[in-house]
Amino acid sequence: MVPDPNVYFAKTLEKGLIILGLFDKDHSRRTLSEISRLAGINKTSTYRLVNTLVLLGYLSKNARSKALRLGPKALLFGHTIVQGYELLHMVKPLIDEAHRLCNVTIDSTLVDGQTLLALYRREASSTFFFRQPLASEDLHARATGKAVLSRMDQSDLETFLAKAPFKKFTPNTIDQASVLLRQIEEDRVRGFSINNEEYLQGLICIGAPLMNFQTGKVAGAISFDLPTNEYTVESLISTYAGQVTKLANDISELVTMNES
Amino acid sequence: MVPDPNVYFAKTLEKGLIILGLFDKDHSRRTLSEISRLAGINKTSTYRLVNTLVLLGYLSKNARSKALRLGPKALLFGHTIVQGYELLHMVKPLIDEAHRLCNVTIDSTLVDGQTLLALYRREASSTFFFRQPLASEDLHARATGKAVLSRMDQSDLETFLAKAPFKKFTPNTIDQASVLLRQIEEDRVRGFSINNEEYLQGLICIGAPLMNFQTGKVAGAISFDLPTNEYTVESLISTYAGQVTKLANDISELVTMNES
DNA sequence: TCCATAGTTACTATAATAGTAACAAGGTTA
DNA sequence: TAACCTTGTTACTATTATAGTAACTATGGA
Repeated sequence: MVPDPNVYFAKTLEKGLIILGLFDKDHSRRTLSEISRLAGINKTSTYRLVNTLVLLGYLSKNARSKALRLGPKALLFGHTIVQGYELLHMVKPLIDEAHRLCNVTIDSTLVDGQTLLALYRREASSTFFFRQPLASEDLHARATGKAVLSRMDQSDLETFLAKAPFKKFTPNTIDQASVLLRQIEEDRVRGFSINNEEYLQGLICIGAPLMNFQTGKVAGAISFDLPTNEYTVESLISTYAGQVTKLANDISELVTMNES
Repeated sequence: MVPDPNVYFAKTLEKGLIILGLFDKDHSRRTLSEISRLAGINKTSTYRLVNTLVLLGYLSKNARSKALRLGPKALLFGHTIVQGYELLHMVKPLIDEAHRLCNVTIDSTLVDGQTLLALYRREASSTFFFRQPLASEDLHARATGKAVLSRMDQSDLETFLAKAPFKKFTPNTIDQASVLLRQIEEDRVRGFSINNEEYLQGLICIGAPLMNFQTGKVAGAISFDLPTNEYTVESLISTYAGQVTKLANDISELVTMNES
């Protein structure tokens, strides 16, 4: 018999996590009212939750302005959690090794619903820095995104297309479903995807999907990112296609093992 | 009037965070009973909390074995929180720049009570990898630790000495309070500390404290880490003492600004 | 097959939370 | 300066959620 779904769900915990998650790169300081409004929690309850987080050290409150920000405990907590993600430690040595051999920036992402989550990234010292998103729904504009789409099942793909805003990042960004579909069909066949300055000017990438071999479902993707002044689409493919797909295959085995 | 301290504290949230924090690098999989035992929460409550985390995606449960591990949401959450730590973004460019100029591994830590918390670390590609702790109480054996101790106030220092186990990592590790005290007194005067293979064989470090200039309290420390086959204590000091203290000073200004 | 252990569900007294309302503290505008 | 916001804090309960006991199921070893 299935129990009342409310009995084994702690709403207070959910709310607390929502509040903590409100602090990110672009919002390192927040006020109580702001939190209350954004989280949709009444002011007193927000006060209690925030107060709890302050007492525990996850948040710190400026005595005068009352402004809230993440505390040292949150920093440790975040680090600990990321390090506790098992797959990260399985994937890291493979990517590090490939990075050493190829000296390119390598990015790995996991798919969670319609979202790409950053898993591990190793930057080539030469590559210029760009701000990489931790979570992205712009699958149409990234090599990893297109790699994932190329192995998505029909229904998920339709869901994606129905909601996809096709946000335009550069002149090269694909903004039509028909073009995208044609491309990912090609990617599916050849096993890798290309991002030719579609996300950021000057950046050309080659991606390959990560598969769970047991379930046959796509689990994420990796990409090699390079500067356009050193590579063309053709030279990128001839140089790296073999290595990306090889690495993706190796990582896929880990993913499969990990998820079973 | 001060309110009943229990009224504005959400215990459920505290427990949920304790549970999430149980997953770290060395414990990526846990069972319900294990969690219940470690967190000191009765089994049914643990079940409710864990179930909540599973439903929210912070944990994932293996359908067969029931083993729990962190879910994708937790990875994103951890990343988001770390990135949301304001000081990190203020400190990062300074350390990156110093790293570029000196081509050394630079480590930065914050002090939280008697514990050093990893803030940001930039590795020189040449340095051999060693597993850096996210949180450490072994202040006696690290350059950053001794830098912090050299600026701690008397009472905190006594607290530290009273509890310090003086764990021995290498033959060089200081294991006597008297030796440590003499050294940090010297460090206080000259403004930097040295770790001569006291934590790890083959690793020599020079550290400097981070101060909050407004309160006069020590806020953390930085260190430059180098291989012993390239440096002696003398050459390390003559090459880097100026630069570590300079960088520590610059970062201290940020810390001061940030904490006011 | 039996036993031990881990996980799940039912149940309910008790404790915790939600939400209203009132108040205090700053800051802003007139 | 006064009036008026807005934000944060506290008091007060009705209501709800949680803790904890106990029973049950599932699973994997002896």
